[in-house]
Amino acid sequence: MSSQKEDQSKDLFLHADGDSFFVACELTRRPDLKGKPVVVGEDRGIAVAMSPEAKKLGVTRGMPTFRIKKLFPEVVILPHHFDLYLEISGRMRQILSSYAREVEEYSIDECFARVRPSEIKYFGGEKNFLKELKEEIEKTLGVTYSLGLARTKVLAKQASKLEKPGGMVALLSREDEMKALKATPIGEIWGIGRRTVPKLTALGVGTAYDLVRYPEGEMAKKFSRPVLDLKKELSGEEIFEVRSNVDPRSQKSIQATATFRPASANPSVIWRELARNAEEACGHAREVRLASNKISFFVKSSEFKYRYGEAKLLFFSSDPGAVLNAIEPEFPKLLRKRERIRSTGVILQNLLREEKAPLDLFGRQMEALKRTRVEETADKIRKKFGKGSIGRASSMRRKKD
DNA sequence: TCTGGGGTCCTAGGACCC
DNA sequence: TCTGGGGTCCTAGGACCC
Repeated sequence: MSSQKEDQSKDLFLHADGDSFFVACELTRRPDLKGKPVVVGEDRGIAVAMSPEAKKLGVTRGMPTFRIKKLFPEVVILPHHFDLYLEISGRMRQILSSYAREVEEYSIDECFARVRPSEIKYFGGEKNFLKELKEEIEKTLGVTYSLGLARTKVLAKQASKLEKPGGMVALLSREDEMKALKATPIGEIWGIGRRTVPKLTALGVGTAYDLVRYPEGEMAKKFSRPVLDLKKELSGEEIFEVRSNVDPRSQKSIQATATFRPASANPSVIWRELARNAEEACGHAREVRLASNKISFFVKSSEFKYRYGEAKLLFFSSDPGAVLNAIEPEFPKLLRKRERIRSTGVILQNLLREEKAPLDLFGRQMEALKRTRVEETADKIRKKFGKGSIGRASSMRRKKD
């Protein structure tokens, strides 16, 4: 066992992570802003992505934009252009698919892939492989990605982080792996969050290396599957698969949430916001032709306390009217006197493809579909004349209070 | 940090059945 | 019922992610 020879026949895992992705995409349209401190998030009121120059100034993720403006007036703050990000992200995966066997769209700015050793050999080794891939992405798209190549998904994910931005890290020898694990604090491992860090620290586990070295049996007594899986992955054991070709219609939930200002304790204001959430979520569901029969919704107080409610539908629907009817009796239970609410949300769960939605005995399904058609008409009107032009009465009733 | 929005997976425990 | 053991399904909620 001592001279573990690296298995030449096994696929490797690649992780690609867009560098300051949203900002980088914006710069493809605004080359004049290159080298300047730029932040995306104008429309959300917080910094969602920062250019390296903005980070250097001290802008952090989540910082309110009003504060950025006050502290760093030289920062350029831009709104989102999601269509642009989606397009660049899609083209990135297309490029990657000519280098890799399977490609997983993990998020808008990250993907995983499986790479054949023969492919790497073809490029003359992992260094060249990564370099060619990186250059093609950069040349074609005008944005940069950090790349990580390793024996497992989690190792690849850690590898891409090591030299970000613009990183190209292959963690292939055991020595390199160990060095990387020792340099990785436990909290920086993908999948170890705020709650788990203190538990591990209490055991004297401070780095990824400590985690790998900790006796498995002891670990299993104190932690459950997610942590144990991570330990294995970091040790080089393949647990997580690359999930390519995931059907977007197999989505489990659709949610729409929004923060409003000022926060309000007025039930009709809060209800109006929920109605908008319901319309948004249902609109999205109709676009992908999914329907739900289980709705959860929440209010979030100005103290950031969440309160959830739940309602069942007797049939599958994507009609905001049906959703709101179901929610209505539960709604008052979430409210507390004088508690001010800053945001609300509606989550459609238990999604089913519209064409598979069962007809119920009383034909309510048909009723729902008919109403869906009414909503579709409304969707078209909105598309044509803008979002505010039509809505349910409940969300149109602005300015009553 | 006066702090946005959209997701997934895992687990414990209860309901129900044989 | 002063009752054993085992299985499945569902739900609430925790934890984590970008």
